[in-house]
Amino acid sequence: MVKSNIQSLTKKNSNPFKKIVFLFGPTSVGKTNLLSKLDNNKFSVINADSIQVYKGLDIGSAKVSKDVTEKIHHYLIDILDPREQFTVAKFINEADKAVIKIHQENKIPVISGGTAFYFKHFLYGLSDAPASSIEIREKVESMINERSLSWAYSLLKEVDLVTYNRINENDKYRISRALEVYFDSGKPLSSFDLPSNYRNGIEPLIIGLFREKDEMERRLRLRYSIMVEKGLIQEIRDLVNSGANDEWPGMQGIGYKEFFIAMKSGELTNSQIGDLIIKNSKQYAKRQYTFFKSFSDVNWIHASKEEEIKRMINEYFCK
RNA sequence: GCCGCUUUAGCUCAGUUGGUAGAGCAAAGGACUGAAAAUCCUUGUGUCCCUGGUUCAAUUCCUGGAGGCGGCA
Repeated sequence: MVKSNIQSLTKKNSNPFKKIVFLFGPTSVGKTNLLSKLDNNKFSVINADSIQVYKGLDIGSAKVSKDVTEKIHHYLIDILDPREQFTVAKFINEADKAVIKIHQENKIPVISGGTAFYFKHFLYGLSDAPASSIEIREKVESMINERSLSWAYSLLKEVDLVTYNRINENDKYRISRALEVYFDSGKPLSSFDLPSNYRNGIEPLIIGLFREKDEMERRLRLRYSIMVEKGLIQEIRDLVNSGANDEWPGMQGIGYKEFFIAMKSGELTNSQIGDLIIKNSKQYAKRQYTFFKSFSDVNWIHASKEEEIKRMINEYFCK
């Protein structure tokens, strides 16, 4: 009865179960340590990190280690070659499949990561706007390069005033996407409404992990030196030898792109690269928090309160 | 010891022909409609090294001093 009700609410990728744990936290806040302590008979993890999905990006992305994934099953790790583009849409699709599978095993999925964009759209779903199309995007981009960004921005004003007003004139990324949608569908992006309720009747437990800034910096510093010990430089070398360049989607990750910057400019010492990585990570963490703070229903909790977090998750399981 | 250059925001440095100053980066805050570890927006921050002098007015010109860099000895 309950099951059919929920199914009638869903459009696609029906998800007959409501319980999903969302564990959000920036890199180095201490998620992995927590996950390793979850009961494998009750939970499985779905990775919500846009870089850890890539094969071969292990050290720089601070990917969960083999001994943790052996303790508790992780979905959406190592599913894509770093030269391929992962997207939110793929994330939702793959995560939905994993959620169904985990629920069938009578477990609860724990969606864990730092990509707030993925969390948001997993919770609410995407609009009906056309999917991103690399061909059209490239067409739009070459138009912008030929004419100018301000030309594209005023074109947007003509075809989609609502989006024009929402987007800044310098935001090439979003201007491109808005025009891409218009060229693809003939309709303005703003005509596609974003859903405002959770998909599939999800009743989530949303946990936001945080730590103080100076503590985060300390952890990031330590983490970088551990990465170097583990062979980060060799990992980069292997990637470059296999043809990696800064155009590869996986290479935009912090901990990778800095090495390409260093190669281009020359003259950056490893410790300067480390400082850059730490700085970029801090700024990224700030952006992650800002985004996640706009979510409703978040239970914010200091990452050091392990017992409390475990209790929350276990109570949710039993509820 | 002598000569030259230099000292301005947390950092690197502009600048004011005399009317108490501004860029980049950092920092803080924010946004987020299929690339999101991406992309973008907003906001300060000052004994202008110290000391006297000239002047209505000195961060700016002059004297003396201190620190830094370079050259000559």
